[in-house]
Formats: sequence, C-alpha cells, structure tokens
Amino acid sequence: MPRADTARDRILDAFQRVLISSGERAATLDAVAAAAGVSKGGLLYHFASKDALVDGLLERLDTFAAADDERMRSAPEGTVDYVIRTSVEEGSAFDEALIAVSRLAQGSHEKARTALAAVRARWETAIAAAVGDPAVARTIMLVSDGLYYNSTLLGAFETSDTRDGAMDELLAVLGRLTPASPGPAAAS
Amino acid sequence: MPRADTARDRILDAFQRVLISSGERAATLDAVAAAAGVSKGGLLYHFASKDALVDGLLERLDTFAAADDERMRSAPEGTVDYVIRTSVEEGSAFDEALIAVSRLAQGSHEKARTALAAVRARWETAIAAAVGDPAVARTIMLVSDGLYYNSTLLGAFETSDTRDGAMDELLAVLGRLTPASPGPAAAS
DNA sequence: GTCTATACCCGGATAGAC
DNA sequence: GTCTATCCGGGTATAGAC
Repeated sequence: MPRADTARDRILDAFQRVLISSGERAATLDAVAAAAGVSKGGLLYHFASKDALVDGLLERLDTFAAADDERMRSAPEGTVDYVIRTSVEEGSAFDEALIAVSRLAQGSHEKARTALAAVRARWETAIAAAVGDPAVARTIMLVSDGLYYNSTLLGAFETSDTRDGAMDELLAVLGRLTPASPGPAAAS
Repeated sequence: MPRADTARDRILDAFQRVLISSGERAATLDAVAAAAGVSKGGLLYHFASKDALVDGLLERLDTFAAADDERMRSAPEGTVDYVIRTSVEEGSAFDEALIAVSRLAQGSHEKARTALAAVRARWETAIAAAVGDPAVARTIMLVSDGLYYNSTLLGAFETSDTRDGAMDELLAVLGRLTPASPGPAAAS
C-alpha cells in the first residue's frame, strides 16, 4: 500500500515531499498540487480539504507504524539496537511519513503531535520490554529522542555522525547501562 | 536588560508569550500588538518588519545564552547536572526566550534554527569539558536533547516526569557512564 | 510615538465548464 | 476526474492623521 499508482497516493507522496524539503508553511495546496502534477481543484477532488489531506497522511503513518512495531520486536540485533539505529533518518517509507508528520507537528497541528506521541509510545514500551530497568529504558528512549531531534529538527547527523563508528560507539556506551547483559543490550 | 519598561522590551515580551502559548502561526503582528497593548502600527514603529521583530528576539536570546554559559561552567552541582536539569522547562528568562525561538524554528525560520544550534553547541562543549570521554559526552548531550524535545515539542514532562525523583534517577543512570568519578558527573 | 485606514498578497475553498 | 475562475479571510506593510 506504500506507493500505488492511485491519484490519492501520488498526492500524499507529493505532500510528504514538500513537507520534508520545505516545511509546513510551504506545504500549501498550491505547492502540493504542483508537486503532484495536478491543479488545486484536482487535488481538492481527492481530498475535500486540507484537513482531509492531513488525515490521509496520518492514516498512512499509522499503517507504517504498525508494520514497524513487528519488525522492532523481532529485530535480530535486539530491540534497542534497532530503535537507536532507526532514530536517525535513513530513507524508509516509514521514515518519510514520520518526518513529514513531524514537520506538521512543528507547526502547531494537534493531531499530528498526538500521532507522533503514539509512535514514540510504541518505541518506549518495546524498549522497556527489552531492558529490565525502567530508569535505563527511559534514558535510552531519551537518547533516541535526542537523535531524532537532531536528525529531523536541527538537520544535524546527516553525514558525519551517522556514518562510521559513531552509532556503534553510542550503542556501546548504552550497552554499559544494562547490567543484565554486558554486551549489546538484550534482545526481545 | 531582561524586562525594562521600554516599549521595545514590552513588545518582545508579548512576542515571546504568544509564541510560547500559541505557536508560530498564531504569532501574527496583530496578535503580538494586542498582547503588548499597542496597535499594529505602533508595533511597526519599533520593529519595522516582522523580520526585525524576530531579529530582536534572537538578539535577546544571545544575551541570555552568554550569561547561561558562565553559570553552567561554574555550577556547584557540576556541569552535567546543571545542563540536564535545565533541559526541561523551568521558567527562567533564558528558558522563555529559548522556547520562543524554538517555536520559531519549528516553522521553518532558518535564522532561528541556527541560533538554536549555537546554544546547543555551547552546552555540548561544556559537557565535553566536564566529562573526559567524548562518546559519553555525546550520549549525555543526546539525553539533554531528548528531554528538550519532549518538554518543548511533545509537551511531555510537564508534570509527572519533572517532579519527584525522575530527574535524580536519570542523573544517577548517567553518572554510571563516567568512569572517572563514580558519583554525580565531574564538575567543571 | 502611537493610532486608523487602506493597499496588497496569498492561502483555502467553492462553482461550474469540460 | 480534472481544469479554470472566483470569492473570502487574514497577514504584512504603507500612508498619513493626531
């Protein structure tokens, strides 16, 4: 269901693209329509209002989030490893929807913020299940939030910090926090 | 220089207030003028354009940031303790300016994002100076970012997580990361 | 130094042709 | 199903009175 050739999906793709590259304010109906290769009126046939367009994006995010939930819990490298590594942008369809919604949330959009919080909650419970100590789980979740903040909001970690051993180094540091298993944090 | 009775400062205060409570989109010239108790025209006499208004706020932030820099390095509880605890909103003048600029950065405003990154850079170097290991310093900075993200963007940690022992617990976990001094992280 | 009035532009949404 | 034309509201900025 990611990028079918239906017009709806092509418009949602365009919406995401504009949102990610130019921010919420720039994501006007005109801009999205242009990016999707239709007119404003054409867009409004598929999504009756801008709110409907947002809802469409939020729905898409939810679909991806559910799929991610499974992958996260069954990740062979362990849940913590998976969450930390995917905290920083890597270009998956889920990621793109997430960042797009993030841009929306940055504006003021309440529904977008709620959706974002819901995704975060999934991660948090998964981490808590993976590591025993709740205080440690909270710390790890905060590191994930920090990575996400830098990656999507400040625009850092695009090149230098993501590559090389920076992530491994970080995971090694976090691994020291889980007394149960001394190495990389416990798996699911 | 925080809140003199000059009209300029009263307008900047109002700008901050609207930004914090209602977000960037709501911070129109009309709204700010009303909150400051002047008319739109009156506001535009002091700040010739909205851009000038933003610049005024950014200048104010810079002043506060410089003062915070000193306090951070000479904090009796240690730099790490200071940075982590102040990562979450507490109502200081610096905090208010910071959150206001944060709201601006959320929109798309490039200058605001740069200013925010500059403040973050101050913290990061201070932490790096306080703890020896650069990987540990980066981890701590990410936790600070995470707290900030939750506090200002997601609106979490307003009540439950800030109070009680949550912060102490978090600092205890982070303290385990600094091999040099087993207790609370090393001071400046 | 502060106000009112107004010009101008832009974003969202509707109407109706094709 | 997609287009063009148009309306409406609201945001920035200017002009000029007081």
